[in-house]
Amino acid sequence: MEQDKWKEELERIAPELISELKVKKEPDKGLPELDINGKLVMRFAPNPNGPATLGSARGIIVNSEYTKKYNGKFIIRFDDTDPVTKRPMLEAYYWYIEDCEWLGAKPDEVVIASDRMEKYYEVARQLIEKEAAYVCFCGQGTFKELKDAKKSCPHREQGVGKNLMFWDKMLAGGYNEQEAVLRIKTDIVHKDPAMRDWGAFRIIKTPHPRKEVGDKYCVWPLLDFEGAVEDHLLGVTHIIRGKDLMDSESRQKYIYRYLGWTYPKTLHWGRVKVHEFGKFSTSGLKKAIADGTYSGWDDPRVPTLRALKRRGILPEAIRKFIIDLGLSETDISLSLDSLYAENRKIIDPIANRYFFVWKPVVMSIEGKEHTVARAPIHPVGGGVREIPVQNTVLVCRDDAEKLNAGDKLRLKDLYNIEITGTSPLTAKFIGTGMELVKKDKAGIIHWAPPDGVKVRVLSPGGEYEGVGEAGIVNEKDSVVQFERFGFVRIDSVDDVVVAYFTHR
RNA sequence: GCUCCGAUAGUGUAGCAGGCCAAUCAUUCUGGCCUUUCAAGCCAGUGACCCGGGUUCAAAUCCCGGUCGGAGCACCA
Repeated sequence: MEQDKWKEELERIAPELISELKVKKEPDKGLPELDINGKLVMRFAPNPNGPATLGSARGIIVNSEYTKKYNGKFIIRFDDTDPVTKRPMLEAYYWYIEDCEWLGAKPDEVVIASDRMEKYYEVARQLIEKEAAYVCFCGQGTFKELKDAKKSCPHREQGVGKNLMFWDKMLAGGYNEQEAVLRIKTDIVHKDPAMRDWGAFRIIKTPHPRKEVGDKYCVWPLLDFEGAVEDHLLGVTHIIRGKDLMDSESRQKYIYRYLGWTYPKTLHWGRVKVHEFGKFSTSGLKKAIADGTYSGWDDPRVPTLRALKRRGILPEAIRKFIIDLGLSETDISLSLDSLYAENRKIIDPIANRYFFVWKPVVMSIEGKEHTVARAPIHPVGGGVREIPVQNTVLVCRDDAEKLNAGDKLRLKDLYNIEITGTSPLTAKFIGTGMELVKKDKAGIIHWAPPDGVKVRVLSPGGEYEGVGEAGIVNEKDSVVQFERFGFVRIDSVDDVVVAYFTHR
């Protein structure tokens, strides 16, 4: 074949290159290298209108991971410049920081946009003076029509003097909402309609939820403006964010050009969908919590970091999971299986084992009075847990339904029995040896003493109620495994033990 | 409508300045071993370069067209 001829040819003319062909290319692991000169400064910029979700985790982890790797600076900046549509939630400022720390991404600096309004006003004034911004009085619809027709609005060329006057009047509260807006002058005939003279400030008379701010301002910057100015003021060198903000970059660059600033290097990732959570938005969750669909921001069915934490998902597992996603611009639709697998790897070696019987059915046993079961706390760890047993035990209904009179099986870590009746469920003791299991391949089921503790397990798929062995009450806040059920985090141990399901 | 991205197994990902690729790793699934849990561990297996052209001795990799998916054109972030 032709394909092989080049090799012979190369052999003849440059045999020293042949060895080079055999060199394997090194596969790139983890995050790609960044192109850096000077100190790396990165930021994660959420709107605190709700707690951090799994989506936020990507922004937190990737940005902080890079700043750790290159010894840079990691800033968290709250883009809280919309007191109405995406109204900030006061607790969320604190929650975000707490979640960052939990994830091992303690910010080096925390910035709140609503504290820095004067700086934005100052830049706006500079732009007006450079004839790069103007106060526009067109209604929303009117402007859109003009823009779509590539026509400039009458206010575009009204002159610096008038613009300054109008701007001052805006700041002083001299206009109503919707009446005036400050626009950045770009290129009204730009082929991409998204670039044409975009809005930078609008009037909002609703007070900001932060007490420090309140009704101090009635002119608020839009994200493209606030973000552009902040990234420059904070000295951000690299921005990594969702690709939905790609167009923002082109818009923001007009400001950078007008003011002679250097735009940070950017990298983007695609849209993320998580099978297990379906479509969700912070505002949607907020509503579902308010109407009682979910019990709160840490309901096990909700995709917040607080919920994952409560379920016993460890931050290291989340970090690994996120970093393995890489930085592709492809839209992804992922399942949490990998996250659970990572978490299981960490938890399985250390989680204590317990019996929990869901949908319990009573089984009475003849031929053996009082005994104490000695079960290993962990299959490879040291200790044992002792469970006193009289002549009845509880077993799962799912197991009970498969049993017939005459069946022989083993109660795990206890003894062997033979079923003597199914309604009610009765059995007789037939020995303690392991031969029944090893030779006769009898099944093994787990069980619980009737005087054990009541247990409720809250899982994303619903609730389980049943009885567990008494030792569970000593495991508050730890992640344990309920044998043949899955891992759970023991959340509270009052009259009933409440456990949050982690994963299988 | 206009504009901008992207496309490798079920899922995520590596490779993408052309030959090391009958394509990496992880997870899922299947089978086996091990095990007093249907967990974990160990071994094995199934499974992918969106389609069509072009350039080239050689294309997952470069070019063009199409399809599909996503995003922007907000007085949201």
